[in-house]
Amino acid sequence: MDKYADQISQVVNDLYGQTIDAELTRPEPRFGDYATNVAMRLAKPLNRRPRDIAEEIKARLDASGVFNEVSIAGPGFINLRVSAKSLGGDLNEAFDGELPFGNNNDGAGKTVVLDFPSTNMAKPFSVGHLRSANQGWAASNLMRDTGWTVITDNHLGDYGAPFGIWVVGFQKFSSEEKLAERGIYELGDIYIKTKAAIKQEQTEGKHELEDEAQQWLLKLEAGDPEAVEYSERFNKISLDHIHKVMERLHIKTDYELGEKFFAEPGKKAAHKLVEQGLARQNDDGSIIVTLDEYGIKTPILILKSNGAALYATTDLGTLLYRHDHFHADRVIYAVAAEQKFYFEQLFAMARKIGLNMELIHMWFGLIDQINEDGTREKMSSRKGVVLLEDLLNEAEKRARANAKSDDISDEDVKKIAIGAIKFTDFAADRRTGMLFDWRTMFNLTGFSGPYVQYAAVRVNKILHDNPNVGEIAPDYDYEAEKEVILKLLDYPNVVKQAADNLEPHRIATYVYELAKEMNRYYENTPVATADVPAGIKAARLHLLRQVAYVFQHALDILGIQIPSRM
RNA sequence: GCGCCCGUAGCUCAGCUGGAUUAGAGUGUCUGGCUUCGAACCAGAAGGUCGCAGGUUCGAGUCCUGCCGGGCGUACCA
Repeated sequence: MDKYADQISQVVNDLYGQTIDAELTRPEPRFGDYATNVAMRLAKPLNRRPRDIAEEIKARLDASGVFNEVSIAGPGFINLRVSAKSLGGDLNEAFDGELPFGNNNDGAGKTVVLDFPSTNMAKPFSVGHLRSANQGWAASNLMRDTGWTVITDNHLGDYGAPFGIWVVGFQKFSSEEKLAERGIYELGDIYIKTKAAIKQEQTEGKHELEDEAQQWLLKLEAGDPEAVEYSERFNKISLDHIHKVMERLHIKTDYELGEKFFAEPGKKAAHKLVEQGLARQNDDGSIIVTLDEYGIKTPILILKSNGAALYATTDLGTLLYRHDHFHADRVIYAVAAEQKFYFEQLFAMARKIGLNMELIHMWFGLIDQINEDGTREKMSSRKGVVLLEDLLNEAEKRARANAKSDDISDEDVKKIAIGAIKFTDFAADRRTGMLFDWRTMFNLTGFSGPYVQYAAVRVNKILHDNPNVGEIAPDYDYEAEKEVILKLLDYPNVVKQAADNLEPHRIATYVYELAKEMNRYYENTPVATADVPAGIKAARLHLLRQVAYVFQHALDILGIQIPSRM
């Protein structure tokens, strides 16, 4: 609690004239409710023994009468105990603040653009895009709750080679019937099959298919009606699929400005940088930006030798657009770790050309899969990726099978399935590689989404059955509720930490711990049974409302919905 | 070769930015608990020389150095 930390800082200032930012930690319950290490931190500057300093601080804190108990332990920790009742008062105060409980205003007046899930339109949604979707979505919610103006943009991979490959492959390997029947899955297969065929061709020294695909690209750029018709049809199929899957994930973005949108502006910008002397055109026509002054030896290539755009070209155009049109103060890219070096280059280039934005690559570890022999391996399209819709279907099947009764609605089953999958994504630090295992992917028990949902559902049920809180007994001591109250008081700081570090897993860890505390409480303390006196029942219901609020708030950040029953 | 990331219980992972003689969860194994608000729950047992070796200091899983092992990246793919 800031209140207590500030008080300690003030005491230190009074006693020693030292400005110190006292931080409170939560020690093991046997030591106290809160603890501070300021005495140890002051030992060196004051050249005194930490325990002596702690004694002096303790004397002041005792005199203040705020704490039930102040004790000194170990090398000089100061442990504090506060009465459950006054902690409950602190919690009410925090809930009565101007901002919703848990929110802060760190980003007030600033705009952030979030780039996710940056779907590749050539193939159906696979689990490969799941992390970007989840992490990006959670990050956008964290930014929103910390006062930022948030713009989300799905940077579609809709430019270049895939189109030509689609058309060639469609004519060679597919048919209208198949396309009508299988949609994006047919297009994805066509794409993979045709790329393999092109590769095969190359080993034989031929390039007929490749040339043909290239021809279609040129036709499209020239506005050839047949090419345009293909393009519009294929893109619609792909986009409809993307929308459908994202809707199932309960995730959406404000914009879908794809690579195609930024290709021409990007090319123009590349040439302009050459004129400005910021970029260099090689003899073969390609354009690079050197980054030696930023400690990066490999220059970034922003235009191909044949004058065509590549990744960096469209990203350059995108950066300029987000700067000029969105007036972004910050841009966050939720993209896998593989591209770390590329983003270092891109961000260095942005600085070099004078773009004054905070650029963050919110990277995450790769998804591994487990082989039959127990070894781990990176998931690759070569080995066969898991399609997201298959994953969702399987998760729903398992959630349904686990449901207590048959009258749980489909809506609720979906929320449970999605909750399980998403929570798994947030179970570990995003940088940790994720193991995709059909056996553990949709955990329904323990450290899992459904565990938290279950605790929330139980709380909501009690609140639903007891809509009126009533008059709270003024002398109620809240001892039974103390651990839950302490946990709730931690929440705003957890949100801040998660937002500052873009670490949504802190929210998942926290909400799990809250659920655990709540389940424990639920087990031991009746809230609204017949034998609970009205005044105490009111006190407990009031607290449960606060618990329910935090469950809702935290799960909302993670993009997890609470079912009505489960 | 160089750069970045990682190595914690059988397995999957946390570890509050250096803190407290028992390093935490889940899962798996074993034991107990549904006549009171929902057992997708709760209580308990067992399981670790935190990759190895040094160093920094009151104090290291956390910071530094060197090894060993793994992953990713290293300009015309995205």
